[in-house]
This record gives sequence, structure tokens and C-alpha cells, in this order.
Amino acid sequence: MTDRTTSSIAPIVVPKASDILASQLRQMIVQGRLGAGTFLPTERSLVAESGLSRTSVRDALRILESEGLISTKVGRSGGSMVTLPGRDSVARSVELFVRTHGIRLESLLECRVAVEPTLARLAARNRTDAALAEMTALHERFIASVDDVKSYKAINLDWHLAIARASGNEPLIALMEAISMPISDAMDYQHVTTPELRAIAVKAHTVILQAIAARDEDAAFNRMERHVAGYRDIATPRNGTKPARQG
Amino acid sequence: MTDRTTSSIAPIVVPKASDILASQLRQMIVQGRLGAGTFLPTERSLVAESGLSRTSVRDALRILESEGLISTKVGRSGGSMVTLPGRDSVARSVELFVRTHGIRLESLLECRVAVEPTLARLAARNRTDAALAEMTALHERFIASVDDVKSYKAINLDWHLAIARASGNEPLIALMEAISMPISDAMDYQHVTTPELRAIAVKAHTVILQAIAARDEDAAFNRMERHVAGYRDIATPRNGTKPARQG
DNA sequence: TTTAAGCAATGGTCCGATAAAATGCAACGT
DNA sequence: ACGTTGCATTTTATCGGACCATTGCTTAAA
Repeated sequence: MTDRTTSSIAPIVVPKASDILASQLRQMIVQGRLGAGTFLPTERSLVAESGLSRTSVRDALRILESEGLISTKVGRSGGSMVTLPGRDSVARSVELFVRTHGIRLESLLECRVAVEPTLARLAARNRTDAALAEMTALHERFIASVDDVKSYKAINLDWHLAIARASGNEPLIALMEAISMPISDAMDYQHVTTPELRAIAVKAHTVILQAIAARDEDAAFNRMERHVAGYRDIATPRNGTKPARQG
Repeated sequence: MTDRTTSSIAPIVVPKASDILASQLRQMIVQGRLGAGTFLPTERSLVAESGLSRTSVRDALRILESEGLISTKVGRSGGSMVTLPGRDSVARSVELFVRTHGIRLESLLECRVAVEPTLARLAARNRTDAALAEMTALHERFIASVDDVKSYKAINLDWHLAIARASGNEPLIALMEAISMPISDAMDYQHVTTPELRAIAVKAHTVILQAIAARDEDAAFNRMERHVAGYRDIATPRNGTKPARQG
């Protein structure tokens, strides 16, 4: 190695053309300069404006599409319409994370215990009459389905999500929607839905719903906490603590 | 409108070729048949195997890349390597959601109040000595920076995230990392970092850290709850409840 | 042995063309 | 007047080929 003068040039990263275009469009969307429902220019227009090839333009659009920021349709008056990413987008991302990392059921249930009591409290605070009616209807179907495990589980899921949605807290709703499906899937491998536990769950739901109906925030919080903590302790019992009785 | 026989044909969706390929590859990854670190076939190999054009193959790879499932490098011995999506991937998704929907600071702080006490409890339970040392070091820098608002905020953020990481609960860590940055950004528009409040925060952090060091789960939970609930009440005071004193 | 030049493999980018889908419009028949 | 059908138009989807840029390996030269 001969001695050379060492220049102080930092490593230069060459971003991809499609990434640059995607970043610019993304920024315009999050800043609100491209509101939901408005259409991006056509691919060929973007080619003309950006000076890039159609390949790069399309790569950028694919990125935005998989981020849930646009939705592309073909045909006349088609194109790429701005569509704000919904909670399902967050849920997909979390689900990928959970599944690829093999997150244990224990962690997911701990997560739920952290979140759902607050959701119940906020639901008691913010619920509308329509939301209450929906929860009540689900609860009645829940009671009726106590003998059919399959629909029992589905309705149970829906009821918890209905409470979450009634809370009005979008980030927490998204988290709850994100972890509900993995929890439900993982629960299939456990046998935590005995007839006795199902009866207990029905009672727990009843008192929680009463608290939410009465707008009793503390009661909703506490009863929901006992409910989900009970599930956690049954599914993943910890050392030294007996599974608490649910209800 | 003349009467016709109504056929029971459901709407037919024509999936895109790239979506199909992306789904297949995604499934192979989440099922573990393509472990992290392994390489996908080269683009040209995928073209040969799938019978699709290189455009479609590349579209599929772009989708997987933006999902954080692969990372593509150019050059000889380059290609698309399987990389499991990290918490940053979830954080990006949540951040997009929060920013595009204009989620209010109130909701984010409520979210934090729901999550951080549990994180403190789990940190008290699961912390390693190394994690405690990191938190303590950050705390000392926190105390020293009480007069420099900029570094104060940065260190504050890091300290909270350090506690989250010490909890060992990956989903909750991801959520915390996801909402921390938006909260910090939104806080800039509020004036909630007066010198007095900073001094109070230092005291709060001190007692929380003591509880975590002593592995006192309940104390960690309660003190963290008072701390973050105090922030919430100061930043977004609700009707009828005075902002609680922090500490 | 060391260095530099050349080669090979791979993704990045570009171009042009055709296929497929969706919409609007006009012609047609009733 | 009405509804239906077919055609034209616009747009994305897909294809095929070519060349460029980057990277790592190999080989030849000093």
C-alpha cells in the first residue's frame, strides 16, 4: 500500500430513483398537499414530469401502494388515487412482525392486558349509543353461541374489537386489531376454551358491558383488567402465581 | 328494466402477477422455509422459474422490500436477502398512520399512559444489569442536561425507550418506539417543558429508576403511571380534572 | 508480493410494444 | 323513447430486450 493523501470524503450513498420519487410523493401526501381521494398524475405524466423512465415511476408507485398510501386502478379514468393507510395497514405490519419473530403468546397477552383495560375505560367515556347497541347485540349472540366453539371465538373477537372501536383512540384500536388475530390463532393451539371458562367469560363480558353502558370508567377498567388478566394467567401461568379466577 | 334471471356470480377479482409472486415468497418467509440471511434466487432466475417477466418479478420484490422482508444489494454476489422486519418497520407504519390521520396528541398520550406503566413493570421484572446500567447512564446525562432543552428532550426520549426495551415485550416496545417520535414532534408545538416541569420530571425518573433497580414491579408501575399521566394532563387537560401534580 | 486492470454476475434503468380493463359515446334495434 | 351493444379511448399491466452501474473475483503486470 503506497502512501496517499487521504481525502475526507464521506461514503456516498446513491439512492434509487424510485425511492426518491416515492419519498417526494409520500411527503406531499402526508403534508396534505395531496388529499385523500385526489388522483396522482398518470404514469406517463409522471414520466414526463420527473424525467425518469416508466419503470422507475412504477417502482415508486408500487412502494406507495404497499404502504397503503395510494390505490391504483386500471382503465379509463383510472390511475393512482390517494388513500390514507387504514388501521389494517398497521395491523398487517404488526402481524408480519409477530409471525416472523415468533412472538410468544405470553407477550401478546401481556400486551392485551396493558391495553384493553384502558380501551374499556375510554369506551365507557366515549361510547355512542350506536356503539353500545352494537356491543350489546354481539354480546347476545355471544351468549347464544356458548356451545359452538367456532362461532364463540369469532364473536368473542368481534366483541373485544367493538369495545376497542368504541374507545375512539385510533392508535390503541389499531394495536388491538393488530394483535387480536395472532392471539386468536395462537389460542387455537392451546385448550383454553373449556365450557366452564366460556361460561365465566360470558359473565365477565356482562359486567364489563354494564359498566360501559353506565359510563362507569373505573368499573370498566377494573373488570376488563380482571377479565384479560385471567386469560393471560390461564394461557401462560407464571411461577408462584396461581391462575386467578376470572369474572 | 326488463326482468332477467339473476345469476349468482360473485365479483371476480383478478390478482396481479406480482402480487401472487409476492404472496408466495412472503409465505415461504413467514413459514421459515426461507430463513433470515438466506438469499432469494436472482431476478433472472425468478423470471425463469415463474415464467413471468422481469418487470413483474421486480414489482414483487419491491413489495417485499417495502414490507421489510428482504433487502436487495447490487453487484456480484448481490441479490435479495431475507431480512425479518424489525420494530422500525412497525414504527414506520404507525407513524404514517398517525401523520396522515392527524391523530391528536391527546390520543397519543392516552396511548402512552396505557402502555408505559406496564412497560415499567415488565422492566422491573425482566431487566438485566446491563439494561439497568444503560438506563442509569442516560438518567445521569438527563440530570446534567436539564438546562439544555434540546438535549433534554432527546435524552428523555432515549430513557423512556431504554425502559421499554428492558421490558422484553417486543410488541409493546414496537408500539412505544412507534409513538415516541410523533409525541416528541407534537410536543414541540406545546410549551410543556418549563424549567419547573423539567425538574419534576427528573425527580419522577429517579424514583422510577429506583423501583426498576429494586425490581419492585408495583412501584415501577404506579410511579410510571403518575409520571406519564401527569404529562398527559398537562399537555391535554380534561374538563373537571385539574392537572395532577407530577412525581 | 503487491498492485492494477480486466472480467463476470447482479440489480438498476431505460425503451418500445402489446394486452387487458374500465369508461364514455355512438349506433342500433325494439 | 329506451335500453342494449359494440367501438374508440384512456389507463395501467405485462412483456421482451438492451444497456448501465456496482461489486467481487481473477488474472496479468510491475
